[in-house]
Amino acid sequence: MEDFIKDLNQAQQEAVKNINGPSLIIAGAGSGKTRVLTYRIAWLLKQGAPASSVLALTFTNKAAAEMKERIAQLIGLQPARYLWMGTFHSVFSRILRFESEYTGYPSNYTIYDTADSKNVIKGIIRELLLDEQVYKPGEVFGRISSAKNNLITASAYASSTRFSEEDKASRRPAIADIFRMYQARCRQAGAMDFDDLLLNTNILFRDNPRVLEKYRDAFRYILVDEYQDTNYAQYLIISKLAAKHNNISVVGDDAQSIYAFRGARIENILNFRKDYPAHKVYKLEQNYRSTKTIVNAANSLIAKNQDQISKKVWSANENGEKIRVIECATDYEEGAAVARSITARYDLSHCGYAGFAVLYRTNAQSRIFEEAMRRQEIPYKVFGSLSFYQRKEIKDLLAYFRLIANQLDREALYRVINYPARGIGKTTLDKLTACSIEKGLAPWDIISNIPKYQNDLDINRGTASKLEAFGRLIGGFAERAPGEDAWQTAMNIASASGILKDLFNPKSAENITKYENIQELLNAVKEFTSQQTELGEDASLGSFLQNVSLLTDADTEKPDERDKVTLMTIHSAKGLEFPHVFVGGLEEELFPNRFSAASRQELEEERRLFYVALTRACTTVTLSYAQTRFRFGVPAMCRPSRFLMEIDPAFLEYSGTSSGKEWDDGSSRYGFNRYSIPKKTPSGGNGWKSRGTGKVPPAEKAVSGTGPMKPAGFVKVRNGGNNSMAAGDDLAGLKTGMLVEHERFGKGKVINIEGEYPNAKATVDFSVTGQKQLLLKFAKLKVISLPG
DNA sequence: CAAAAGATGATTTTT
DNA sequence: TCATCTTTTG
Repeated sequence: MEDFIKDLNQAQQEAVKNINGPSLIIAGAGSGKTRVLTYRIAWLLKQGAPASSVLALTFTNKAAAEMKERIAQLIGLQPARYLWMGTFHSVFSRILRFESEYTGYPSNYTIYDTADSKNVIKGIIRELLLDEQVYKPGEVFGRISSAKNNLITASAYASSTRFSEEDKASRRPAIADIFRMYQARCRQAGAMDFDDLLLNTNILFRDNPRVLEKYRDAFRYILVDEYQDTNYAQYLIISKLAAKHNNISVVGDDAQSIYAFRGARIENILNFRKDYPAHKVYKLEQNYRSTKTIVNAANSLIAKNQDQISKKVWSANENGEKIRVIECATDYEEGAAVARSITARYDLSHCGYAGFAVLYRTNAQSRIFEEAMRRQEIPYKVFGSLSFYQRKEIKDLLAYFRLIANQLDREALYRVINYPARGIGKTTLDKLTACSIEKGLAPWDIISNIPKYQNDLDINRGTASKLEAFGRLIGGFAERAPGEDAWQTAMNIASASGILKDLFNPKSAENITKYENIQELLNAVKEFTSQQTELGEDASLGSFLQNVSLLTDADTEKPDERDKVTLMTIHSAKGLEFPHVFVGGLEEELFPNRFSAASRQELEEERRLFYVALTRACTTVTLSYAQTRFRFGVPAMCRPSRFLMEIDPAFLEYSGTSSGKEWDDGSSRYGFNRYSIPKKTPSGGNGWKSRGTGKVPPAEKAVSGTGPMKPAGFVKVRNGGNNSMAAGDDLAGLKTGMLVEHERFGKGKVINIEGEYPNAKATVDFSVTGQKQLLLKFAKLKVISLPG
């Protein structure tokens, strides 16, 4: 126990043990970075530093949680609990709540997510009667966001020549006004967006020297993970806090900086040595993760970048296989080839499917891989699809929670005021909005005092009483909430609002999933409540919200019971490792992406991204590219990525495409068709519409490719589902007694069939919704099992 | 006021 | 292609 430090190599030990003064820890890929961070914190505590004097900042909640757990293992749970450890946003949101008397925001302020922010901006754009084509909410938000990340407030923005020039050039001179109004609206709603959390922390420290002094004293030791990904706002917070004790240690790898596009400044890490002249540098260069081949190949690639800190990452592992490069005729075949390679390797290696990852540059590429996996019956999971917290039903219930915690939260109010439907329609809401703008009041102020404003609103008695009823519902919960725990309030609102009732009525299969999701959220509330109660900490709904609004899907992800191949973007693969890594779509325009090849800096970021992809692998890397790829439904020619030529060819092994025919003749015919109809069908054409997905049912195979047909029957199973279930989608052979699944109605049993395929009509008894008659031609049915 | 049809526009993403 | 948002329609 005492010599846990012996687990570390020489360089790691030095980085851990030097606790005084600034230190820059350059941690090459796979060099045990997290390990050094956790040991360093453990070491600090062993040396007698109180846990509460340590501030450790990470980029994701997941990283923070993992680190906390590992520290607890080293030195025990109790001290670990009192560490100031978390993401920038979570740590400083806490401080902002605590110091609310200095911020001008209430301590129960809401955190607006990106969707909320865009919605507010959209409202302002409409209100100002601006053209939404010119002022796209997303773009406007992007500009405001990057201004705030550079600590430029709305008024600074308005008076800056640079920004007004830029906005004039893009014919959007009103952005400064939108910015100002946006900030005012957020403030009125008692809400901060993610960027505000950092901006307001800076303002708090700038305007209140005594507050800054307090935290400077408190945080005697500061550690920052992923320092290469800090933005200016984060950089400045850290410098201010570290200015007194100067015990700041930052960990990162400039070669893995891949977030410049959202404001990260790689120069933060490059300039650390200038910022802290008394610094020490520690380089962790031994890679424990990958084979020599992979490490050296990655080195040869990254050598093409100008901006970097020199280091020599090396591996003592075995040489390993060369990196395979697969050329394919089409994107479709690329998917198939990757899936085949996975199967081939699966039988040889003993790491299971979970040992494989397929990485790509853009989410759009996932579909083609998903399809190939499904077709070849390889279990898989896709990351980065709709996250739990972005699901409609979850956002709805959370909006109720938010509204109870903070009635001024306008976005939450508008979200749920008519969900479940209570007869408060668009007209009423428009009137409410207009009135609130005219009077300068928050919508809630009006709702909570309807008799006073009924005339101004110009609404009838019925509508007025509906609004009043809603106001009483929320108001009542808000009053009671402080005396209850989160679980009580959450359960009561879920049922009193009518959400549970609305979803429990099983109108469709979708509702069942939604109901289950709501249950899952409620379970999370319950778990939170009992945990907090046990620890003797705040178990209110407000407290739950503060925790949950900074969470993302990555943090919620439950360990998947089944052994599956991982499909994800390279960005989301950062920090992970897999024995076998496949990187798809190595084509010019796609990777490097055509939007990112304009400047040298951008191109270098793309190259770092590729570096990250390569260094995720422990044992093998397989790269692939297609000569033709469907883009927005149109086939486009592709050239191999320049990055392929940038890797020292000594580490590569090319293998051409296979014909793609031996694995599924039906599909290759389909593939042929897909790529041979680029000519526009003249009007009144045959109406053949490729769904671009799924197998062609055998019934169609017999027919000539030009006939008037619709590929019927294929249900998209996102998220892997149960892949082994893809028994067949052969509706031509559908018989009485078979079990089928419908996208909306769920599972059911065929009880009768009339007519001949493809015009057959089936009567299906769905377990949830009862009997339905369906035309096989149109119903998207999937056959689950044969009779028996 | 809800469902259906049309229009649009589309890197990467954490908080 | 496909998801999302807006407009149209019952």
